[in-house]
Amino acid sequence: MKSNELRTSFLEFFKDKDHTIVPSMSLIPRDDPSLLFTSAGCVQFKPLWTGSVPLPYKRATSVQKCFRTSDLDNVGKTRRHHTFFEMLGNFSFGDYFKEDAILWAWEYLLEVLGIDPTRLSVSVYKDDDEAYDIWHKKIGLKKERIFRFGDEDNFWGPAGNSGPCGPCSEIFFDLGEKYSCGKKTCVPGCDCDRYPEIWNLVFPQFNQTVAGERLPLKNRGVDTGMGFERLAAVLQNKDSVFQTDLFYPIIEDIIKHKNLKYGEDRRIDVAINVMADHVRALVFAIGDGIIPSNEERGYVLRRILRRAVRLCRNLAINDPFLYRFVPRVIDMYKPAYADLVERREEITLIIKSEEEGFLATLEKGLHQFDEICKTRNSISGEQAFKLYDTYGFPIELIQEIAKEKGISVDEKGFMAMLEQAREISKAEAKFIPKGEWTILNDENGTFIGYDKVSVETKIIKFNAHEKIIEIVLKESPFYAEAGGQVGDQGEIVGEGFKLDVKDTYWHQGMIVCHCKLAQGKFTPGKVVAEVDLRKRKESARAHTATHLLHAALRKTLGEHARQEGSFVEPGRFRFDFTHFKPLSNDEINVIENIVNEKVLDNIPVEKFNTTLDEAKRLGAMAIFGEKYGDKVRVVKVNDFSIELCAGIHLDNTGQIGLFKIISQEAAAAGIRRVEAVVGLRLFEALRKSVSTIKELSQILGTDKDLIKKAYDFQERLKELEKLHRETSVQLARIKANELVRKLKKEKSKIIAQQFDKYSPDAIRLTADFIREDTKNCIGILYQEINGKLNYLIFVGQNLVKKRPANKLIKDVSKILGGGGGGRPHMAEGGGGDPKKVAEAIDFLKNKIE
RNA sequence: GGGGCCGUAGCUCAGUUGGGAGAGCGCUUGACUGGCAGUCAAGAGGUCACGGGUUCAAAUCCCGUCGGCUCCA
Repeated sequence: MKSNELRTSFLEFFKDKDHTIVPSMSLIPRDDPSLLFTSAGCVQFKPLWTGSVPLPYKRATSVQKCFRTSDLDNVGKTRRHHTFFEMLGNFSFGDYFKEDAILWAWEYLLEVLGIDPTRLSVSVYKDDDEAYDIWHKKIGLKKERIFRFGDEDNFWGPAGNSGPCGPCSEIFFDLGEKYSCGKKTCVPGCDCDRYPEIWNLVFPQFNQTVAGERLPLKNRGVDTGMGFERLAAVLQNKDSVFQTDLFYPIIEDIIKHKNLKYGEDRRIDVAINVMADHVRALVFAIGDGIIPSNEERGYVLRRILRRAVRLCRNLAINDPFLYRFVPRVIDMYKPAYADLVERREEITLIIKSEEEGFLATLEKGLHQFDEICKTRNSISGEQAFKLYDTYGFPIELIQEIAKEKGISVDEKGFMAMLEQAREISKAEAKFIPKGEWTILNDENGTFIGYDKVSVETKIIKFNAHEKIIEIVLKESPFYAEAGGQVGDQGEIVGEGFKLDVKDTYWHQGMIVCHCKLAQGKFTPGKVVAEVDLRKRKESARAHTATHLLHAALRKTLGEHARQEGSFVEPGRFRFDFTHFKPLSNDEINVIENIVNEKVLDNIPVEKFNTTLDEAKRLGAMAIFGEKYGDKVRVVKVNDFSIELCAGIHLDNTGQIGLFKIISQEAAAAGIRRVEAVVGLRLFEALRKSVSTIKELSQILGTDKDLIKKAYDFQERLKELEKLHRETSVQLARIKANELVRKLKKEKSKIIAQQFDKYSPDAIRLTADFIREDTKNCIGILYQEINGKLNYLIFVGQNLVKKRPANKLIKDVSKILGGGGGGRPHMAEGGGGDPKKVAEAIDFLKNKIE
C-alpha cells in the first residue's frame, strides 16, 4: 500500500467509528511551554483529557507531524529512527476505553491492512489484567504472545513535564529470525530489530503534576500512536524505513546528483540516510515557521542541518547541497500537506543560506585549527572545546581532521569542559515556579478583557513560590500573549495584599498571570483585577496598525508579502513578512501614506466571532502555521483588511494617531522585518527630533540646508586638521634644530624644555627629530595643563640600553608625583606638580653624568 | 534563559604589560614594463561599533547598549 493511501485509510477507518478527523497541529506546540516540539499525536489533545477546555468532540483521529531529536545519534544508522515522522492516532476523551481501543486496533491491522496475525504480539502493563483479558479472551491471543512489562516500557507519558499519562499496551510485528539479535532474551520489546513496536495504545487515567504527583484524570480515555514510517516499512515489505516511498525518492535524487552507490558501503548509506531524513525534517519544520537560529527550536534545526552538512563533507560534497532536494520532498508530501507547495522557494532559500553560513563558519574554524597546529602537534581539551564552543566546529570534525593530520585530540578533556558548560547553563536557567499548583476550583478561567479592563473576580488556581506567584482568575481581563501581542500587565488587589502582574500567558488552556507580590501577604480569595490601561491602549494601537501595515504591504509589494510573524508591544511593533529584497525609500513612503490615510479616515474596526469557513469566505488572512479552531475571531477594517486575530484592537483606526516605519532589516533569508511606532510613543519621538533639529540649526547658524552645512564643516575641519599636521611637523623640525644647536653649544647632554600649547603629536615629533640628530642625550619636554604637568622623556640611541626612558620616567614621576610609562627610547607621563620640574631635571642630569 | 568569541581603512586582518593607528589586497596618480596577481614611487581612504567609567594617558582595562558568530538549556 502506498503511504498516501495508508494515511487516508487510517483516518477513514476511525471516521466510520464516529471519530472527528482533526488536522495535524503545527510542529510548534501551542500553549505548552514545557515542549519544544510537537513530539506525539496526543500533544494537541492534552487539555481535553485534563478537562481544562470544553470538549469539542469525544472521539478524534489524526495524522500528526512529529519531531524528536532524543535519538539523533541513531538516525540513519538504524532501520527505524528519524527526526521527523508522522503518527497515526485515535483518541477518546471520557468516552470509550480499553476494550474498543484494542478491538479496533486489531480490526484495522487485520482487516484493513491485511497483516498476518501470527506475526503480531502484544504487551500490557504489569498489573493491567483488564487489558490482558481483552487480548486473551476477546481477541483470543495466546498467552505466550502477551507480555507484561513494567513502568519503563508500558507506562506512558506525560509528554513534556506534566499532563495526562497512564498504562499502555503495545503491538509488535515480527520481522523474522534474521533480524534477531540472537540472544535467548530476544522477545517482543527487545532492543534489536526483530520486533518493531508498531502501535502503542495508551490509556490515560492520571494527570501528572509538575511535582510528579499523579491525580485522577477528569476525562480518562484512549490515546494511541502508530509510527507511520515503520508501518509503511512493514506493509511495503522493506528492510528499513529508508527504503519506503517516504524516503527512497529522496535517496534516489541524492545518489543521482553525485553518482553515489547505495547499499554497498555502510558508511555512505548512513550519510545518505541522514541527509534524506534531515532534509525532510527541515522542510517540515521550516514549513511550520521555525527558522534556523541560535536559540531554542531554531537551534535544534541548525544542529540538524549541520549534522547533514558535515556528512556531505564526508562524501566530498563541499557546496550547499541539501537545498536541492526540497522540491522532491514537497512533491512527495503534496497530497497530504498541500500548504508546503506555496512555501517551496522560501524553504529552499532558507536551507541554502543556512548551508552557506555553516560552510563559512567551517572555513573560519579551519583557520583556527591551522593556528593551533602551527605551534604543537596535539589538541588539548581546552583548545578542542574552544573550537567547538566559539567557532562552532563539530567535535566529530575536529577528530576527523586531526586524524588526517596525524595529531591527537584530548577527548576526555573536551568532554569534561562540555559537561562543565552544561552545568553552568542549567544552573543559571530561568526561574519558573517549581511549586505545586493549588486548585481551588476545577473550572477554567475565561477571558473577558475584550470588553472590560477591570473586574471583581476570584482566584481559582495559583502556584506560589516566595514572591513569584502564578495565578488563574475565574474571569481574566488580562490578555495572554498570543498572535505576537505581548501579555497584559496590571495589578491584582486582594484582601491585605497587592500583586503586580508582570506578564500574562497561556498554559494548557489556562490564562496564567505571572505576578510579583508587591504588598502584604498573599491569600487566595476575592480580588479586583485591573489591566494597565495606558499600556493596553498603546498595544492596541500597535496591533491594529500591524493589520493596516499588512494590507498596505500586500497592496504595494504584491500578494507574496505575507505575514511571517509579529511582535506587538505598547507603542511599537515588529512585523516580519516574505519579500526578497529591501524596501526602497519610495516603497516605504507609499506604505506609510496608505496606512496613515486609513488612520485619518477613522474607519471603525469591526470584531466578531464566526466559523472558520465563513471567515475564509470573507477572504480573511490567516497566519501560516497557526492553528485555528472552528470558531474564529475576525478583525475587519472596511474591505481593506480582514484578518483572523484574537488580539486586542481599537474601536476605530483614528485611535492609532499616527504611524511611522523606523527601520527595516532582514530577519532571515527571504523574510524582511520592519519596525514601526505609533500613537503617543511616535509623538514623543517626533517631539524629540524636532527639538534636536532646532538646536542643530542654531549651532550651525542656519535653518535650511543643514546637511550641506554639516558636510561643509566636516570638510573644513579636515582641511584644517591636515594643515595643522603639516605645520606641526615644520614647527617640530624648527624647534628640534634650535634645541640641538643649543645643546651642542653648551656641550650639554640634557635637553629640558617647556612646550606649552603644543599638541602631544608635535612634542613627540620634536623628540623624534632630536633623536635623529644626536645619539647621546636625554631629554625632557613638558607642558602645564590645568595646573598639572605632562611630560615626555626621550633617550638618545646610544643610551637606550643603559638608561631606558621607561625606567627613567618611573623615577621622574615619583619626584613629580604623577604616573607614566612607555618604551625604552621614549616614555610619557603626567599628573605631576609643575613646581617640582627643576628637581626632576636635576635628577636626570645626575643620571647622565 | 545562561555562557564564550568578535566588531580597527573598500576587503582580509595585525596591534605585546595601557604610552605614536598599521600590513596585505584593492583604489588614484606618475614612471618603468611583452606574459603568470609585472615593477617602482607618491597619494587618498579611519568617530578603532556606540555610550559611560578608571587613568596623567584607552583601540587596549571595567560597566552598559547595539550588531555578528558560536555553545548550552
